Amino acid sequence: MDQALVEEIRERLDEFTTTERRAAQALLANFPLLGLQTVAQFADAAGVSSPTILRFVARLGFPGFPEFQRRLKFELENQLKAPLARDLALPSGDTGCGNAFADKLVENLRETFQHLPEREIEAFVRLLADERRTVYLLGGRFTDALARYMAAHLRIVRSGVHHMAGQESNWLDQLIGMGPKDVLVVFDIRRYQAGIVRFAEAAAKQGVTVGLITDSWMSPVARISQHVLPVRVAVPSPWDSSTALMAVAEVLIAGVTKENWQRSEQRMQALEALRNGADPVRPLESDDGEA
Amino acid sequence: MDQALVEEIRERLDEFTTTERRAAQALLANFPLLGLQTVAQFADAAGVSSPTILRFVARLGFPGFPEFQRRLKFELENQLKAPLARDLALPSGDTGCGNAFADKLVENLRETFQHLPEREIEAFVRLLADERRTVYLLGGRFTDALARYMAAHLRIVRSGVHHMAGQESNWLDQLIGMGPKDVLVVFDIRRYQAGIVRFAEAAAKQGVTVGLITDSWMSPVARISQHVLPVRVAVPSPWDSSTALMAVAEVLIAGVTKENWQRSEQRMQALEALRNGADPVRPLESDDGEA
DNA sequence: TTACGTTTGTATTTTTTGTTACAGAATTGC
DNA sequence: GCAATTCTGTAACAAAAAATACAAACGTAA
Repeated sequence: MDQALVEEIRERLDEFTTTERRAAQALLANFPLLGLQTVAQFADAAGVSSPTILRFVARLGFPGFPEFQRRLKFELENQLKAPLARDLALPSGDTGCGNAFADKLVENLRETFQHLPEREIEAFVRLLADERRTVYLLGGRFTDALARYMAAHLRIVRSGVHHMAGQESNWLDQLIGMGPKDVLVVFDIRRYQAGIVRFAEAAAKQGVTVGLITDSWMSPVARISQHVLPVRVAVPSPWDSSTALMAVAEVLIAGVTKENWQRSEQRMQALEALRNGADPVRPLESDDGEA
Repeated sequence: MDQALVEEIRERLDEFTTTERRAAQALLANFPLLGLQTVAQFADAAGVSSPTILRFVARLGFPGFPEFQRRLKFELENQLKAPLARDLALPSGDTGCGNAFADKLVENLRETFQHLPEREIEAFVRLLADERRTVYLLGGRFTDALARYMAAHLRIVRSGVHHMAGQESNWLDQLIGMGPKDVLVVFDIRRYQAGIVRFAEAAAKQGVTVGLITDSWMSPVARISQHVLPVRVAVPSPWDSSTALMAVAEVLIAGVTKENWQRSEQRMQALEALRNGADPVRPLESDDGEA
C-alpha cells in the first residue's frame, strides 16, 4: 500500500466518467476531510448523486465506502502521528495562571495596542507594502531575532527585503546603496545600542525613511524616524519583554500581506510550488546571505 | 468557539467517571482519529462499553456522537489547511491590522497561559536551569527566530547553550555529541517540518531529554518529548502568530534566571564588565558560531 | 434519425450505527 | 454493615447510512 491516495486519484483522473471526475476533484479540493463525511454529504458537496460517489470509490478499487474511509483515516494517522501525552494523568491541579509574569505580558499587550495610534500603523504598513521601496530591517542584541522574524515573513509577500545581520561593519556595505526610496525598519529597546543609533542616523542622512519600533521611553532613533511605534516591554524580571514587540511586528506583517493580497497570494503559491517541487524537506533560507 | 478540544478534555479529566476517563485517555492517546471511528470501535479501543462513550461525549456537552465528530473534523480541517487556504475573513473594511487582530493576540496570550500546566513550566525551567546539562535550541522556518532569541538570553545566565542554526546537515554535527545529560528545546508549529521531527527523534534515540513548544494541535515531536508546552497561534491572517510562543519563551527565560539568581547575577555582571571594558558598542554575538 | 451502449439519478432495500431502557455492579454516606 | 446513590454494561430499539435495482437521460455510430 503506497501512501498516496491523492496522487493516485490525480493520476487516474481521466479514467473516471464526467460526474465521477467532479467527485474526484471535490475530494482533492478538500482532502481528505470530504471523504470522511457521509456519502450523502460528499455527494452534495460535489454536486452529484450518492451512487456516483459509490461508483467513484468502487472504481478506485475499494469494496465499499467504509473501506475507503478506513484508508483515508490510515493515511491521516500517519500524517498526524498521535501526540502521545504521557503526562495527561496529571490532574489539572491548581489552575495557577496567577503567574504575575504572564499577567504582566497580557497587560503589556493590551496597553500597547490601546496606545498605538492606528494611523501610524496604517502608514507604516503602506510604507512596507510599497514594492518600489527596498526594505531593510535592523535589530539589536535581543531584538535582532524580531528583525529576522519579520524579514522572513515579508520576504514571502514581497521582494526587496533585507535583514541586516552580523557585525556592524557589515551593515555599512549596505548603507552605500540606500537612498530616499528605501525604508529602514529599526527595532531598538533599552538599553539602546550606540551602533544602531549611529547607523539609523547615517541612513536618515541619506534620505532613507526610518520606521522605529521601540519601548515607551523611546530610543534616540526616534528623533530621526518618520514613524514610531512605542511598545510596552516592562516585566517583573531583569529582562525586558519582546512579546509585545513580536505582536506589533505581526500586526505589520498581516497588514502588508493584506494590503496587497493579490501579490501576496501569488508569491505564496509560487513559493509553495517551489518548495514542493524542489526539496520537500527544509530549505531554511540561510537568511543573512543576501548581502 | 475555542480551538482546542484536546485541552478541554485534558483539563476536565477529573470531572469524568472512572471508565469515562479511560475513554478520554484513549482518545487523547490517539487524537483525534479514534474519535472519528464508530462508537463501537472507540469503545473497544478504550476497553469500555459503547454507552460509556456516549456518556463521555454527552458530558463534554455534545448533544450526540455525530456532533462530536463534526467538531473533530472541524478542528482537523483547520490543522490541515495550508496558510493560503485558511480563511482570510478579516473583519471587513478596516486596515486589517486593526483591533480584531490585536484582540486575538491578547486572547491567545491569555488562553495560552490559562491552559499551560504550571507544573510543566516549572519542570521545564528546572531542566533548563540545570547547568550540568547542555542545552540545544532548534526552530523551524519562522520559529528559528525564537530559538535564537531564547538562546541569546539563556547564554547570558548559564553556560552550555547552543542554538542550532543554518542547514539541517549542520545540525547533525552537533547530534554526535548529544546524550542523556543534554536537553533539546524544539519550537515547532504547523506546518510541522519533517527535518525538525527527524532530528528530534534522532536526538531522543540518543537519550536526549526533549522539551517542545508547539501549537495546540501538537507537532509530532510531542510523541518523543518529555515536556510539551502547547501554545495558541491562530490569528485572522494567513500566518500563524508567534506572539504567544515568544511569551512562553520569556516565561521560561525569566524562570531560569530566577531559578538560580546568584549565578545569573554574577554572569550578568561579568558580561557587563567585559562589554564596557572591551567594546562599548555592540559585540552582537554572531550567534551560530559558538561551536 | 434511430438503435445501442453508457452514464446518471431516484427510489428502495439492507446493513450498520447511534441511542435508550433497564438491571446488575460498584461506590459512597450514614 | 446496610441503604441509597451512582456508575456501568447488556440488550433491544430507532435512526442513519451504505448499497442496490431500475429507469430516465445522454451520447455515439450506423
